[in-house]
Amino acid sequence: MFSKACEYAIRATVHIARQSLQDERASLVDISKAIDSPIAFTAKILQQLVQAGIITSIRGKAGGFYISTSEMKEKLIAEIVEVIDGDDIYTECGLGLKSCSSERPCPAHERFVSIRNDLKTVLKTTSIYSMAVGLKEGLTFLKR
Amino acid sequence: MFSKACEYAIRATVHIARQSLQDERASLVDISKAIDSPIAFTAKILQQLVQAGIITSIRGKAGGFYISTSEMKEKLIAEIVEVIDGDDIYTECGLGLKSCSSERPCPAHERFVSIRNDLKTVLKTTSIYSMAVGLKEGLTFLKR
DNA sequence: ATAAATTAGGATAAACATATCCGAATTGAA
DNA sequence: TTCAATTCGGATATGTTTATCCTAATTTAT
Repeated sequence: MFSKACEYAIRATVHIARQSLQDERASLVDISKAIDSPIAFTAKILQQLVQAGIITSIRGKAGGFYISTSEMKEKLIAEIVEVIDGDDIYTECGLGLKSCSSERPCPAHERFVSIRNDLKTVLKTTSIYSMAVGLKEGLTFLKR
Repeated sequence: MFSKACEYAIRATVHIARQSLQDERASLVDISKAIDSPIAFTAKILQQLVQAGIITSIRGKAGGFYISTSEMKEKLIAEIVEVIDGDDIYTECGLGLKSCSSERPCPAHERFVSIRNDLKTVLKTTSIYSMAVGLKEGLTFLKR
């Protein structure tokens, strides 16, 4: 479904948000441990998220990553996915046709269209905040 | 969503089925033209489908690939997907957790579970035959 | 100032997916 | 029997994703 990079990106962002909810910054090492991801690879992904304005980084000693509560309420999973993987997952034809549409559908079009729309809706209505809350309350998990 | 190989596999199978509906075998060259795919790569994929028993091949002059009408009514998209990509797409956690479940969910679990189930249902209820018919009737397309 | 802890970013490696090439095996027809 | 058309299968090449390594830049605290 998503690339590894995108999976790490979402998990990392949710962890950062969860820490930010209690006014703590998350360092790269923290994040990498919390989500069980390769540290240097995770660093690259965090850079992309920072450049895209989804999270904020602070350099130097006692630095780290954070996201304000208001930001995490505005930002949606879709934005993370689009930065890392693009929007192909809910825009492109399931069978790889370039111009597949209801006017010129692939043989699977009618069946896939509603699934893609549902996925799009989920990604575009689920905020980082909503995921961070469940994590903070111990209802959800980020590794294993 | 699917790998390129899997996209080609589904399109190739539907083309073969469509040809088989009018008792014509499809050669590798035919298929590759009909679905606009790289020929040698397509050959590898067809081999996998033959080994998995989804299509039948006939060697030698006037050889090619086919699938009987009764077979194409039984075989589902899911079987093609499982042979090429495995069933990860509708069984694995969207965020990449190894043991994500309703007992120990990732932060996206509840939202993804219904989408994955819908996808599973579509793949496990759509027969090759149903797709081949639409194609034969000129209602659907396999390239562009 | 200096040292320590941190993010940023370039270079490289390893693994996997995609794609090509070529010869072998098979079959039907001339 | 030979030839042509075809699938089969091994070897190789190319491209992309995933991952690591190392150094630079930044910031805080001593």
